[in-house]
Amino acid sequence: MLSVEPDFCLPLAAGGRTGLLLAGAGGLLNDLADVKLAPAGIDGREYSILAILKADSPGSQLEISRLLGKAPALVVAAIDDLEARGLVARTRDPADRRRSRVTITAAGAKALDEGDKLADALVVELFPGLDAGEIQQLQDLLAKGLSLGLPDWARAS
Amino acid sequence: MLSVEPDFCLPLAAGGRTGLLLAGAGGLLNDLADVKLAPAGIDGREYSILAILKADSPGSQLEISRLLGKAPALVVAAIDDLEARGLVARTRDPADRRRSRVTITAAGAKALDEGDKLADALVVELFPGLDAGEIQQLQDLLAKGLSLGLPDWARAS
DNA sequence: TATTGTTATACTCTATAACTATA
DNA sequence: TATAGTTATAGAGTATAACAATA
Repeated sequence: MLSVEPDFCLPLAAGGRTGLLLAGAGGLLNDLADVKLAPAGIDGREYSILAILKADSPGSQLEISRLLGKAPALVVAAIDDLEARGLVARTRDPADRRRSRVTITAAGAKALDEGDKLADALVVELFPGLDAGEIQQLQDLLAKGLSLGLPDWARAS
Repeated sequence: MLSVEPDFCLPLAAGGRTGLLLAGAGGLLNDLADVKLAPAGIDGREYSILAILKADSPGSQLEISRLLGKAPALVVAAIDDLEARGLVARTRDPADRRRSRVTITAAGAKALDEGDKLADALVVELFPGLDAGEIQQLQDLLAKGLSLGLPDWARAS
């Protein structure tokens, strides 16, 4: 009898170690994201940025940088790319002309929607041993356990 | 009333997106691992390698490289370091003198034990919203869902 | 000729540090 | 003087590819 070999796997050592399991799953996800999201026309980082624009309403690019946990220079370059492709728009904040308000365009929202579908499919593919209900359980535990959103003291204005 | 601000957080955008939650949690874990494991005298990658040596009984360095998902050159350098510090030992496989059998020493096993405790503490710290039972639930879901261990066709000999 | 381990090289990614403008 | 954004540089980390030894 022919058994289907798993495409992605983690060492047995991860079995009893929550840290290795999480870091491993996250690493696999990051490695695969760029390829799997390609049909949506965005890479993993751009997907994260679009999602942040929609859900977190950041008041400046610096705030995006903090939410993303990456250096500002990186975000600037990424937003440059997204803007050139019409997925986001930059407008100066009239109240403080140093700040760039970044907003998601209709094209950007469409790319984000496609990205969401592809990302969900990737998660399903990564967890061959879980059914839909268990994946939902996993998501609920993560969302409940982690601190989401920037603390007020780190928010612009 | 003074509230304790969370040390680590993810964008709100991650809330309804399992992929972003997992990638984010894994990323935070990877970023923090080196600092948090320092008291055990090892970094994140060395912790992974020691755990693999104990649990997966790899037959060659190439097999470690596959389990780790990193290039062989990287593993060679890491094992060099670990060997110089007495945490692992290298012996040539008499049956096939091309292969290096890498084994964990007593000192290595001790470092791994300390690393396990520190890694568990880090996970608890990362999930301020979960109690011990919920963290166990999270571990069970991950372990059940992911494919663990190398497929036979990828194993040495 | 194929495989393991090793070494050396090149490249990608990221952070750091200046610099400009606004406040 | 401090902050947002931007640009330019340098360093770390990684993969790729060449090499040596064994099969």
